[in-house]
Amino acid sequence: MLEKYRIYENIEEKDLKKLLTTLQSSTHFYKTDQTIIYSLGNRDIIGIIEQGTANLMRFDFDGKRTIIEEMSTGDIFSDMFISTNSSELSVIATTDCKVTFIEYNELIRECQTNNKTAPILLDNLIKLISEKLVKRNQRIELLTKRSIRAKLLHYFETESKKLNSKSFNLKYSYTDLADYLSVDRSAMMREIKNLKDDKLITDVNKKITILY
Amino acid sequence: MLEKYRIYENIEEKDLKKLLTTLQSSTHFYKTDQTIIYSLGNRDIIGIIEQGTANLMRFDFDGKRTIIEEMSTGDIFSDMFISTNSSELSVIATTDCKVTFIEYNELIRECQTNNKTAPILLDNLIKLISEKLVKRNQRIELLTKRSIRAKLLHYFETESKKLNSKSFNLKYSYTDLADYLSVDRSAMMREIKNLKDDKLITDVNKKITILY
DNA sequence: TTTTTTCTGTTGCAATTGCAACAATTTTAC
DNA sequence: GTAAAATTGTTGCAATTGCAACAGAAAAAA
Repeated sequence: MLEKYRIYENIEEKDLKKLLTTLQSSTHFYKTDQTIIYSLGNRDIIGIIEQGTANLMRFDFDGKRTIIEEMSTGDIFSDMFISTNSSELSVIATTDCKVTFIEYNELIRECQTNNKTAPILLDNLIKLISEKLVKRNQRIELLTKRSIRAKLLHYFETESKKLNSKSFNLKYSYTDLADYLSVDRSAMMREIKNLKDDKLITDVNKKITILY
Repeated sequence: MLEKYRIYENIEEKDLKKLLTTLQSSTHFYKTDQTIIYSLGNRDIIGIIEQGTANLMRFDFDGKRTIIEEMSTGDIFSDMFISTNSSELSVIATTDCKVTFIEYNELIRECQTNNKTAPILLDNLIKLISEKLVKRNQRIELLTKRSIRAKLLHYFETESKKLNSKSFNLKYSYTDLADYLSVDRSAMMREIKNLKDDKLITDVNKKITILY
């Protein structure tokens, strides 16, 4: 039943089930657009997305929203990774979701009790967090680009590299892409037109092709 | 001799020494402005700053540099947290540094061998990485501000909150601050003047005071 | 199916920003 | 202590960007 997601890599199913029980894990279901409330006052709880997709989003006081991170099956999130005092960060289901929560402190404790499975889960956990850090660095790299054009090109090149193809389908709506790049939507549309006019890209129905 | 930095929290000195030996740790010294080469081909090595300060920096192809992260005694860095294929990220000593390197894989292995100390170090490690993630989120929040004015105010407010005081000394030169905010320096200087003219801040010799 | 909502595409205009260039000052290096 | 390098402070100007405001298309809801 339980699949071998990244977070469960190298763990036997029966060991996993036993460990999840020990860690007092609980599973919850969320509908699309529902806010996943993963913190119930006590901290150091880790959410594992067993099924579905969710976004880590920030809502500014002035109503602006920004997608901080897109997550899918096998990803994790935690209030450990989220500032206590900064502006509102929420994890919001973008499709129906199944989420398992585990107690971080229990996981550490298990590592000290000669449990062979717990360190593997911890290893996977660290690798996933590290990966998040890498992604944030890349996001910062994107955001430090000084013009909309540079941001768009960087984004397109990154997507292109990821798929190892000059063509790819935009996974965002233009509205969301503008949010992601943190620029004005209309200015971004204008710049996309410029890129097309300059024959640097084509954009047919959200299928972008890099022409250089 | 070894102090109880964050990464060594809750670990007895003799246990720590034993663990560091087991983990095949090595210590190196770096002079100010020297690049700390922490990856020697093999990956999954973690650097612990025992003494001094260092910056994680990115150098763009076009010569622009950005400070990604400032680190000081007790901080950690690793190629695990740095993308393999993105642009050049380097850790550069900003004062003379003493750095201890440990093998991550050895640390995980030790957790599986009934070693009581290793899981504590791992716990501290995770907490430090999580903290980095939180900082990156805050950096992203800063960078998503749409104007130089908003970036400056956000930065000033953050520094102010950190010290719990309306006044604080800028720890950056204006040149570096512009890099950090990822804006043009002269435009930033102009905006600082505007903020002063609008009586939102005073700026006496890099001592900023928020007036609202 | 029809209505409502969201998204796309566009434009004029004003404000902001980056760029270039320079002098003055401060800091660092020799 | 002097020379060299880096930082600060400033400005005009051109380019970029955000904002506001639409109309049409597409998607979602009723």
